[in-house]
Amino acid sequence: MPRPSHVRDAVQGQLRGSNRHVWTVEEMLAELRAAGVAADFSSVFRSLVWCEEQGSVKRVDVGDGRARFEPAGDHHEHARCERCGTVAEVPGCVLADIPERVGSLTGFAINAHRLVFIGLCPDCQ
Amino acid sequence: MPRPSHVRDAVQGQLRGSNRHVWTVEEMLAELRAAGVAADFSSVFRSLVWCEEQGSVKRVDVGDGRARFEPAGDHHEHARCERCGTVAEVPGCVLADIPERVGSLTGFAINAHRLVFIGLCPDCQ
DNA sequence: CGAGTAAACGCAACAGAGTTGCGCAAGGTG
DNA sequence: CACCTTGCGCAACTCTGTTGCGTTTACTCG
Repeated sequence: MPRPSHVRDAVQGQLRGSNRHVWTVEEMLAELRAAGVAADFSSVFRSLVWCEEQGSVKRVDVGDGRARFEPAGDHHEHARCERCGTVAEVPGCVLADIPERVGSLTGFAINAHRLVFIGLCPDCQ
Repeated sequence: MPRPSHVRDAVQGQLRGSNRHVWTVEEMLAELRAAGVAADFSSVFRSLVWCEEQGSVKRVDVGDGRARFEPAGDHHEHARCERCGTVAEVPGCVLADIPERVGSLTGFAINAHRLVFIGLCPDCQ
């Protein structure tokens, strides 16, 4: 039985309560500290990995070399601003029947995909 | 005027002549050495970056944390085998009009995308 | 033909992000 | 109350990619 963990609790609180939908470890750490929670990078990282293993969090790679985490939920794609790095959520799966077509083109058995759109966010345009 | 560079020449020869279409630096290095070319990791890396700057090579990120390089050509997507790491090319752009739809959903001005399908290659199925 | 200059190369060091080992602290349990 | 396990912070380590530097080597200009 897990013992109380103020770091993990705070991480889960952020995941649940914030209006942000993706976090790097650094971002999560900064928000926790802004909320008065004392925490270390590695503890936040381990909490996020723990949540990932529980299935409540998914790891997202938008191709900028930093790991991001988001609450698990409906599958969706992401758009990353190439100027400021903001990551927006693209609701719904825009790919529809494409994986089957890709499968028949390549012989691969496709079971996942990673799609990130790159451009300029509204603020950076 | 560039001086003769046996490493760069060999790299370009591989890019042109091999039936492989994406290389990590390690893979390129291994093939060069198998072909009897003496070269160092950093020299191969610099040659690939040089080709990238010339526009003859594009850098590809398939989300496994390793940089790959491919000869520049028609835009296409990639499929990566999650077991053995093989990367296959998906000919053509399967996305068609999706970027505009994404733009209107998110407000982003989309000018690129990164799409990788993940699954099992024919050998690994 | 020789001196000078700039490019190419290999070696090794550095950088950034993620990951892990370890010792201490602290909550739960018998 | 003693013990045991887990959480935490610190620091070290990994893995790629990247870069600095000294040496070699090929051009070029006198």
